[in-house]
Amino acid sequence: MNEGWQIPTIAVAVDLVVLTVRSEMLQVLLVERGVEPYQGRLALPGGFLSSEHEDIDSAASRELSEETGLDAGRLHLEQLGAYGAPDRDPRQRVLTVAYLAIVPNLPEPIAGGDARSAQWTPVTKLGRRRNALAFDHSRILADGVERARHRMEYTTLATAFCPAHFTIADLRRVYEIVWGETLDPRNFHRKVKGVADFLVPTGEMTSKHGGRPAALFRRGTAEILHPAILRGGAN
Amino acid sequence: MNEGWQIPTIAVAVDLVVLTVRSEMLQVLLVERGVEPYQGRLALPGGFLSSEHEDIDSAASRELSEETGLDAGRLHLEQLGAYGAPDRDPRQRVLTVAYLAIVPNLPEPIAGGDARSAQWTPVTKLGRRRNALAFDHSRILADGVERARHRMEYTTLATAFCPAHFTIADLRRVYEIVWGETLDPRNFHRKVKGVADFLVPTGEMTSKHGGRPAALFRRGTAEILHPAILRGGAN
DNA sequence: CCAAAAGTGTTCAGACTACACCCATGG
DNA sequence: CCATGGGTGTAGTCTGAACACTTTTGG
Repeated sequence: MNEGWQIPTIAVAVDLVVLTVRSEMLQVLLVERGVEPYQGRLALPGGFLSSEHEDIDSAASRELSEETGLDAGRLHLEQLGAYGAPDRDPRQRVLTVAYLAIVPNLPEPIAGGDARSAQWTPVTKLGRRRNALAFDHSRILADGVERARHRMEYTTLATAFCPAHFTIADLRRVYEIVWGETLDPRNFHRKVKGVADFLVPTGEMTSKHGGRPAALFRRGTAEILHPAILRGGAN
Repeated sequence: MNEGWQIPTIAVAVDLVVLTVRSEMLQVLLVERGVEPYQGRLALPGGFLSSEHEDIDSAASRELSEETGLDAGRLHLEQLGAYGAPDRDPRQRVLTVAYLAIVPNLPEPIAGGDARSAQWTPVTKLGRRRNALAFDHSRILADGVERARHRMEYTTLATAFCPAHFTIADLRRVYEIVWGETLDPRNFHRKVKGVADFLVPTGEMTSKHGGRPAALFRRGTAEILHPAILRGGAN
């Protein structure tokens, strides 16, 4: 490190891939850009650090709260990585640190903190077009979705999509929708109940649907799934 | 994004977790710091972006070439993530993007590009002490090691530790040393030969050791292991 | 011939799949 | 009483762990 020369400094931003399951689809929270560049285009929510001293994790947590109106401390939030191509922002050099957030199905309107209108958009609607979103956000979104799909195989991440109390069928639908596969309800049921500390029965029952009432569960203390629930080849 | 205010800019660095297997141990490339802060302490190799316009991936690749003297294009190099705690560098705010590099056992001296003396150090020697390295580099190293261990389960990353031609026993020793487990040689042999496009026989044989000569292989085109080689419970 | 390492075959236990079957509700 | 979804049982198959055994070298 030749400390004698001038160290270049660049702007640092934080962007969020906020995923949820709504209307039987995997959806992502997007905002419409109000200013150039990419004015009018959809983009991931995010922003620059609010001060020279703000921690990047804190900035992500703050943005998540602002956009969803929820307490970020209770939601799943993990870093995806840094995206630092020199030309990714035409104005000036901006390095962004992307985060993946998983939230349960929210009441409906997001009611963002600032004027931007945040909206849920099905991931499949965006297709695989590389320029569906502003900047390199299509790439970041793809990385986030793949991370979520992968994590669900061997961690309890899927429960982050569910409300506090949920049925095993709810959990299975999360897997099916995020993975885009159908799973055998019977085998899935047995499998998740066999994983220690994954699900804790609340004792309550649902009565909504036309069938037999289902038992309600809440997340257990487990973080790692043993054995894993693997994609490809129905479970 | 309220673009009307002053956007804070901060210095961006790149740090490398360069791992190899030497002398039957997992070792990491470290440099001794010549200047404050942490003068005389061991740290991960790395440095600031060389210019305002250098890509972060290119910067990592450049640092790797400088430190190892090898063509980074042939080595495994992947991003670990961004580390941006505001107080991680006492001088000024520095956000670092950490990269994981896996290299085969090198001839011996590293012969770094600049004056710093790079040296291989067994990861176990550093223990789990949080302050064995300068800055937050102990944490970054731990994350890098865990990433490497995890990737070896379901990708062909282990071959990156091996020279161009290697035996199945060489590959198994990589797994054993990185994971700190012993694997059954017979089952391991059958398992890796069963994965399509993982290993390509060269037709050559070794004759070094006291036992039966082993066939030599080189990496195949596969990147993903199907089925995976899982830790915990001997294979 | 013996030690050592490579490589193959076989057995047993546990996990996954597929599907038959029963349970509990609403209409 | 039938449709719908929840939940359990079970047989066949597949995978992985353990280990006996053969092969091929060096000393």
